[in-house]
Amino acid sequence: MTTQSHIKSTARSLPIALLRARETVMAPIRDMLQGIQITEQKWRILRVLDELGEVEQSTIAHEACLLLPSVTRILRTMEADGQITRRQDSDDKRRTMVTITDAGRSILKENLATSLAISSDIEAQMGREKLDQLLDLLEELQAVKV
Amino acid sequence: MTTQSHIKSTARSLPIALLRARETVMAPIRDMLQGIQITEQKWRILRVLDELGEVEQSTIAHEACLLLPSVTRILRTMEADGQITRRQDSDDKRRTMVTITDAGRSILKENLATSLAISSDIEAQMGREKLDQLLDLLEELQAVKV
DNA sequence: GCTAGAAACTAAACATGTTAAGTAATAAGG
DNA sequence: CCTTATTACTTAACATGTTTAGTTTCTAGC
Repeated sequence: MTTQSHIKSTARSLPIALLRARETVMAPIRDMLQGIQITEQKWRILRVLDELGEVEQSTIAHEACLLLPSVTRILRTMEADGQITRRQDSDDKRRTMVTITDAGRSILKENLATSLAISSDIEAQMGREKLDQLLDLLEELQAVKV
Repeated sequence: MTTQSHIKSTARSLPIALLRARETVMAPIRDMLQGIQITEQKWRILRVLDELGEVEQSTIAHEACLLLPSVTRILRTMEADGQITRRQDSDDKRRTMVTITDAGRSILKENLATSLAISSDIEAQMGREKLDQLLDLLEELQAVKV
């Protein structure tokens, strides 16, 4: 007898289901990003910066779902590539404030159509109602304290 | 005007919602695994091997949602640590067949109770019905072709 | 004001993710 | 048969994930 008869099978395992679902959703987005030499993480950072304006790195980490050490590293190359700028906050010198540049915004703008098309495609296949239901459930799951 | 007024905000973005939900679910599992010096990926591989018996590496990659190069690397250390064994298939010499060892099974067995407790906790907070609904929707999303 | 603690970030080490390229074995076509 | 394509896997290079430890700056309590 295998141990698995006691553990929930991977087929209905929540962590793996979430991972697989994400792979499905990300596949076309990765295709899009690969064409413009940018990673999924950088894409998320650009979107957060465009959405929130100038923010500190911790906020980026939280909003883009990254760890601070990753943010430090990624921003270093993004700054070198001219997609963002950084400056020390004068009130609290521990803080580094980050802003998106025009070059960064261009990347968003140039891929806006493709990005929307991918979302629409998924929505068309799943249905708006089910998609909203899924987002609600995911939000609820995030709120679970473990 | 920011670009974001055109793109769906990250707050209701499916990729990020999936990522955040996964972080929530994995947090306690990572805590459990850190105590026994094993990674999340190795845990998934052990579970797949326990569930399916002797399989080839491609199957592990597919079932555990990993890429083949990652599997190659991870199995190398798992073999060195005595958690799995590998042998070349005699019929098709391209294939490498992988088996879980007793030591590998022990890891599963020793963490079975904790693993179940975590699942139960999430189920208790979300409710069985909603959890099933979520798993159904995730399965449906995986089936979407993009 | 001083000091202990916390917060924001950085650095480093190791594991994994991801892509591209390469090898060996098999399958498919002609 | 023989060539070509495909499959299963490996290697390498670079990016990110993850943990631990360290630095600087701020905050709270005394």
